[in-house]
Order: sequence, then C-alpha cells, then structure tokens
Amino acid sequence: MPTLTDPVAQLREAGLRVTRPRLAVIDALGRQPHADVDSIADAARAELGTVSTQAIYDVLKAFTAVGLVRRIEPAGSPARFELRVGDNHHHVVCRSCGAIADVDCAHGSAPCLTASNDHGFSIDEAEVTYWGTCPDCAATPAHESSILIREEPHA
Amino acid sequence: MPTLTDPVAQLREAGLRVTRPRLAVIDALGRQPHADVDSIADAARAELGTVSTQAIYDVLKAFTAVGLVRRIEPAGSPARFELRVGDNHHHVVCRSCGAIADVDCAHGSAPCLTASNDHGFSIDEAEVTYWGTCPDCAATPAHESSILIREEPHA
DNA sequence: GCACATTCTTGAATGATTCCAGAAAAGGTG
DNA sequence: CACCTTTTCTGGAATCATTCAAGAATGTGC
Repeated sequence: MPTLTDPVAQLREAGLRVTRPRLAVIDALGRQPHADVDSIADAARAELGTVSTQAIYDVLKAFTAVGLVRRIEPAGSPARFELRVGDNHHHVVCRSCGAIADVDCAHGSAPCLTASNDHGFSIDEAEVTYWGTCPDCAATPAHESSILIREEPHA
Repeated sequence: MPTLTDPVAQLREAGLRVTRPRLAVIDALGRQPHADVDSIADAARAELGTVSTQAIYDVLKAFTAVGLVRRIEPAGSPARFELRVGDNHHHVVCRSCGAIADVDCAHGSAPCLTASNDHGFSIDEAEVTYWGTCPDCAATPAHESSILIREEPHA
C-alpha cells in the first residue's frame, strides 16, 4: 500500500479529472488536517505558483460532493476541510484560537446518534463538536494566543 | 407566576435596560424558537413599526453575552437564536429546509461530554447537531420543500 | 493527435455580520 | 420632577466568506 492511497488513484476512482490544483489541495489537506480555504489556497500556491481562489472553492466543492473530503463549519469560523471521511469522528474546537483536533467516538461508531425525541425527523447523522481550550491557549495567560480568531483584533 | 418569567424582570435581572426593541426580540424568540436575525427583525418591526437591523444584532449580542439567549449556527445557515438556555439540549436540523427542533439529551444532562481523547484540550461543552429530514420534507417528494435553503436553487 | 466536456481564470456580486459616529432614550440622583 | 450620564438606536458604509458568470485552458477517451 502506498503512503496513503495514491491521490491520483483516489481522484480517478471518484470519477474526477486529475489536475494540478486538485493534487495540490489533497496534498495541502494531508499536511494540514483542518485547514480553511485560505490556508489551502496558500499551500496550493506555494506548490503551483498560481491558483485562483475560485479554483480552490471549486475543487473543494467537487471533493465534498464525491465524499473525498468533509466540510466542517464550527460556529464563528470560516469553513474547514479534512480528508478523514467515513469514520464517524468528531472535533474539539478551541474557543480562543480556533484550533481543531480530531476526537474518535467514545462509544463505537455511532454514539449519540440516538436522539431522545426526534420530533419525527429521520436522522442520518450526529455531529458532535466539543468546545474548550487547547493546551497552548491554556498555557498562555489568556492573551496573545497563537491565532486569535475572534477577540480583540486590535491587540 | 407569569406566562414565562416576565420579560421585563428577565432583563432587569440580567442588568440590562428595558427597551422596546429588546422586549420585541424576546417576544419574537418566544414565538419562533429558532429564528434567524432576519425573522427576528421582521417580527420586531411588525410589533414596533421600525427597528434597525443593527439594533437587532446589538440586542442579540447583548442577550448572548449575559446568557439570556443562545446562538446556534448550523453549517450553511445564518445564525439562529433561542431562549432556552442552561439546559444542555441539542438540535435536529433538516437538510432540505433548514428547520430546527430541540432534542433533549438522552443520557441526562451532559451526555457525550466525555471525549475519548481530548488531545489536552480542556473541554467545557459538547454540542450535538443531528442532521436529517424533517417530517414535512419527508412527506414531500423531494422537491418543493417549504424553504429550501441550500440545494438545487433552480428547481 | 483531436474533439469534447470539464475545469481554471478573472472579475464582479451577494449575503451575513460588523464597525462607526452621531442622535435619542433610559435610569438614577438631587 | 428636571438633569446628567450611560447605554442604546439609527443610518450608512465596510468586511469577510462564498458564489456566480463567461471565456480560456486542460485532461480524457477514441
């Protein structure tokens, strides 16, 4: 087995054309697990020289459509994307810097998928987001965190 | 006891001034559990005649800050607000029309709050979002849903 | 290698949300 | 009850993420 399922093969299997921007995006996501569009675009540009932001959006949309990547959208953050799909895992999001980490489901594959009262909805997915503080931000005295996504932008 | 904790008293207790727009927002939220800013603004205008969108945002921000309302942001939808706070409950979101319903926690008050591996994060909240199809959309043959937020806008 | 469909580029539009400065209103005090 | 300070509301513009559109470039199957 290759390093991690040959990207070219992945694209072909998904019925998608193999283009430079697409490979760059896969590569970027492989390196940065929960990157937002901007980071992915930066990474892709570092690799290819020039890629339009639009292309990144298109690529990500195509990937999401065929299930190659999963789009996650923690409240208050721009959308982020990850390659891990299929295994129902969840995320911890840092309230102060926006960092995201993966969390495997504690009770098997579909933990809380059973709602107490589904109001007649037919539920097909349970998405769990844990909110807290990442080790880095916990260590820092509540100011000057690494990224700062939504507080005191002037500091 | 009043219908549901006198709004005026609620505001006073929260240390907020009692203003017409604020009462209108509380009223609107009492009637529409998971309204977005636009709906709230409409409801408030129906009641007061004129209110700036800005005022609605300010009011909601103030309410959120003191914990009077909770802000929820399902991926792909504008932010929504609800009065129910304090009881850790979750939401079911309809993939086709965006409808939201409350779901009480099946296993007591803090169900999945225990992540299998917290990566060093100190977690303070677990937010669960169930995705599925609401009864209305399930009944409809997959087209012409009530609101249609994000699929096949041309249909 | 060719033709065709798909994908990328450029540039602009949209929608939600926020920032700003000034005008108005609410509450507490004398 | 009038005054003053603080907070809130108005109106308009700015910002950010994302999407739309039209044409040029590229990948794929034959």
